[in-house]
Amino acid sequence: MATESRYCNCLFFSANAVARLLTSMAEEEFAVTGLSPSHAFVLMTVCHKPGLPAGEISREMQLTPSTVTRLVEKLEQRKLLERESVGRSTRVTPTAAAAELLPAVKAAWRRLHARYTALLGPEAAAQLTTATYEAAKKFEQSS
Amino acid sequence: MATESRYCNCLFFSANAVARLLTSMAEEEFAVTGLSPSHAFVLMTVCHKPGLPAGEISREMQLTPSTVTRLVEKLEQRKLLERESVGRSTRVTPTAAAAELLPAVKAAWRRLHARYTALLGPEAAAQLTTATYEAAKKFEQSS
DNA sequence: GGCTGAAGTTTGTATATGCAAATGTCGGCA
DNA sequence: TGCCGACATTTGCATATACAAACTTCAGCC
Repeated sequence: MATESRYCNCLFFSANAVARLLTSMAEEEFAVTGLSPSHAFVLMTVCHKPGLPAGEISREMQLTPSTVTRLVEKLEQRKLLERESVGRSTRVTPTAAAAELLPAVKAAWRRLHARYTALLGPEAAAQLTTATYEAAKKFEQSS
Repeated sequence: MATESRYCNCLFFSANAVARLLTSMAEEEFAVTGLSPSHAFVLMTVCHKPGLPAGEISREMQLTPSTVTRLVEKLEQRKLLERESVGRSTRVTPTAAAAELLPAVKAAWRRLHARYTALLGPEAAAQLTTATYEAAKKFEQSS
C-alpha cells in the first residue's frame, strides 16, 4: 500500500508487466514440452487446421508474418512441422511427432490457465481476460 | 464476430497482444522525444527522484537490473543522465538536457493515455488499467 | 585485521519480435 | 504474350528484455 508504483495508472506500463509475468509462467508450464509458449501455440494452431497458410497463423496469433516464419522454421528443424510452398502461400502441416506431442502441449496450456486463474480468482481472471481481449480488438481496428 | 480467435479465452495470449499494441502506440507518441517508451519512463523516474539507485529504477519499472543498466547506459550516451558509483550502488541523476526534455516526455505520456482512453472509453480504460495492475501485483508476489 | 557471504551492478549471451527490403507468384491488361 | 501491380513469404537487420556469470563493495564474524 505504501509503495504503489508511480505508473500504476498507466495501462501501457501494467499491460507490459502482466505480459512479462504471464510469459514467464507460460515458459515454466510449457518447459516440459521443450517448446517456448509461442512455438507451442503455433503447433496447436497447425494441428487444429493442418495445411494452414503461414499468413493465417499470423492472423490467428496476432503476430507479424516474419515472426511466424521464424517460429515455423524452428519447428520444422525439430521435425514437428513441414512447409510446402503452394502458389504464393506456404502451407504448414504437423508431422506425426507433432501429433504425439500435442497432448502434452494442451495439458501445459491447461495448467497455465489453472495457474493464473488460481492466483486471480475465477471471476476476476475471466473478466480480465475478456476485457483484455476486447481491448486488443479495439486497438487492432484502430491501427 | 464470425472469427473469434481460438485463443480469446487465454489471458497469456490477449495480454501479450495488448502489450504489443500499446507498445506500438507508445512508440508513436514518444517518437517526438527521440526516446523509446522504456527510455522515456526511465527518464521520468530519474527526474522525479534524482540520485535514485539503479536497483530502485528496476523495482519501480518492474524490469530486471540488467535491463535497467542497458537503458541508463544509452541515456547516458545521449547526455540525458549521469551515473555515479556510490558504494555498491549506482546513483543516476538527470542532466540539464533531461530537464529540458522532460515536458515533452510528459506530454507524450499524456497523449498516450488520452489515446487509449479514447479507444476504450473512459470507464473501461480505467477499469482495465486497475485490473491489470492488480493482476501484475498478484503475479509478482507469487514468483 | 582478514575472510566469507550477501547485495548491487555490469557484462556476455540468448531469445522474441518487428520493420523494411528482397523474393517469388499470381492476375489482369495492353 | 509479356509486363505490372498486388499479395505471401522470407531475409537482413535492429531493438527490448532476460538469465547467468563476473565483478565490486560492504557487513559481520573469527
